[in-house]
Amino acid sequence: MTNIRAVAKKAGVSVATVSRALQKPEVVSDKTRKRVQKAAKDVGYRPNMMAKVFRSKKTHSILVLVPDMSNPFFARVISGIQKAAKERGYNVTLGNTLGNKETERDFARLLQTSQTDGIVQLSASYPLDIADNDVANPLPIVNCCECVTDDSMPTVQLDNRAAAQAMVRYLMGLGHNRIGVITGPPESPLTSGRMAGYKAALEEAGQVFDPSLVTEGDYSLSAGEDRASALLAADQPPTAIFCFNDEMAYGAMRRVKQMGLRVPEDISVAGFDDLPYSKYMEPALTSVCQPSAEFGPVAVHMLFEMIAGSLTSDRHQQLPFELATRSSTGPVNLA
Amino acid sequence: MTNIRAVAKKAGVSVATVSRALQKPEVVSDKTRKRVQKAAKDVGYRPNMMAKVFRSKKTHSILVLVPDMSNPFFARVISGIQKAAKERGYNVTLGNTLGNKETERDFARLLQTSQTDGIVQLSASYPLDIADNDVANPLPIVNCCECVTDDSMPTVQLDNRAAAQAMVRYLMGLGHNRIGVITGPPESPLTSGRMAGYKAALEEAGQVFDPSLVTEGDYSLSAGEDRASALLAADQPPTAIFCFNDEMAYGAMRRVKQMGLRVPEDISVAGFDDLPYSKYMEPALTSVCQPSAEFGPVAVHMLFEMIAGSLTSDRHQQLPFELATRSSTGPVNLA
DNA sequence: TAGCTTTATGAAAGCGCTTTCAGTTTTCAT
DNA sequence: ATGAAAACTGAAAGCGCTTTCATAAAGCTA
Repeated sequence: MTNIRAVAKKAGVSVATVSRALQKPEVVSDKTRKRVQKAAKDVGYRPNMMAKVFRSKKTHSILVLVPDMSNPFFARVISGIQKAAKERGYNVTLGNTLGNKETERDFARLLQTSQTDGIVQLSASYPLDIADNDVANPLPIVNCCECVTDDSMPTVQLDNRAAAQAMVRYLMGLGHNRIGVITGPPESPLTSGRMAGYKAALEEAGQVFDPSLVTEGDYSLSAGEDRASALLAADQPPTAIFCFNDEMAYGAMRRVKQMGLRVPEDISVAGFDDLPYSKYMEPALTSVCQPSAEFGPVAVHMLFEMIAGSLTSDRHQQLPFELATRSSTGPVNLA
Repeated sequence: MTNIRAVAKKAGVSVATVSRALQKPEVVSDKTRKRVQKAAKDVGYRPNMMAKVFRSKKTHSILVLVPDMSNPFFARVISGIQKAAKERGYNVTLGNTLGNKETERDFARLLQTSQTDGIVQLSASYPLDIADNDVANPLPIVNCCECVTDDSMPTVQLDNRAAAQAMVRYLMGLGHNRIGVITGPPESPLTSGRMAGYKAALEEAGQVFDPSLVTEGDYSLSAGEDRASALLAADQPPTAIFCFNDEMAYGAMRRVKQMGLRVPEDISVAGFDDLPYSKYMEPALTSVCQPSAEFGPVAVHMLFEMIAGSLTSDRHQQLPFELATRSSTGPVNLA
């Protein structure tokens, strides 16, 4: 183990000087700096970062808490987080919680045991005992993508309500009056946001909300299949199905076709997230496009502000969405 | 900051005793152990893990080096790694290299600066200067999924050659004699393994290898579209296209259909990886199914053996594949 | 009870580094 | 040439914890 002392010895200076020469070169004379650098190279010095971390109380790592990182949407967001973190010399630790609250808490405790400097949270709830969150001096935790509505953490999110509303408006514009929705778990604020948008669109069109058009999924491919069957088995089936994510939409489209119906002639299907695969579905899926690569950098920026001591950006930021209209949606077939 | 000293004071014992009571309870008397535990609780003691890490020289974290974590296949593998790591109390740091060799090296250096205990490498080459790898006492690095053929690291991988061969055999069984392939970058051993399988299948069927049926992709959706056009524009186009991953197959299918050809009646398409979406494509994609969730645990197991000092498992492990035959492949149409 | 081993505890060193403090050298204006 | 300020450097403390070593207490054996 070549440590700082070995370098000091080799260079014939004190360890303090070595430390300075390497950390803040400007306070050391040219001559000794050169000498130290050469000595460091000669002995193959690799600073023990853990000692440094220990000493300086900065781990230079942040934790990403995510319910399921194999979800492509999350994967992209994480990728953006990692990229932004790396640009500032931070590493990213993965906290794949599988939706388990206890696991989440375990991971989040890394913050309290000085193993991470901050947390980007990709699921909905505050990951620690809320009591631990001193309002005046909050733990550096930022929520990303999940529209938490209380003020427990700073957030960066899509305006899920407006996005859902836009999608429903668009479907109505195609003549659809009975629009089914496959939601996510109701406890997710993401679900409620999108649901609110759905209702708002109905209302502004003067339509009444029909609960039989709403069915609850879990954002999985199979839920899409399953819930689509349910919707279509109704007395008065919808003419369009709006799924709260793309994966459920894939499932729904598959089931619709299996039932002998055509997309979009008999029934339109729309999704949310605009995964890269959606364009390759048959028919190509209409979806709400989220700026998945942008969430990370924004969240990381906010997080660093908190780590530095004060969040000066807006506490709640919104990113823009776009409607990607493709061939899975079309004019209602009144036949 | 409630440190160990605070607990010691509260419990009226020495810091040594606190450390022992908490780390190896059996060497401390019942009475004092209880007292210390209570004191720790009372003062809200959170051990500073970084001090511990520093002292014990074990970070309890491993690094995953991956070229692109938003690739669903990798995402699943990483998810498995993380799960296996967590079971042993290890954290996973993300090293998304974007294929950049320099970035990869940067990350890998975390090993040399004691910031991580080991590396699971999901791309093909040894991530550090090979000179750093002392053969007698190798750095704890395990390769996963990418079939490195030299012996620079222990590996866990699929028999890519056999898998590709099986797929080509299957296509031949359907009567296809001109099977096009869309490969990955030739420098990837993964590509060469699969290519070898393709050639082996040709050979065993007594067919000659026709280079005009081979075109190079980069594992992206758009490459699939692009390369499919190229293959089909040939004088004697193939009757089946075998893509070296599913995403290129998605692209290829789309392009084939855009060109007015039917899958599989006019042309069969097959992929590799069996992403969860493949079943939902239209037609559902035939693919080589890799046990994506199993790579991680095996790799982590091997890595821990190396960290512990000696790899006793086989240095090169293979996982089984399966052919998932679906409706994107069918009998050759001789019309 | 003497003399031994075993068990429980504390004092203190030290992991590798940064940083304060004080001391030494250099610079520079006078 | 001189003194004050500036620039540089080294000694040493200390971050929070583990662990060795020594000591004290307790438990045994004969």
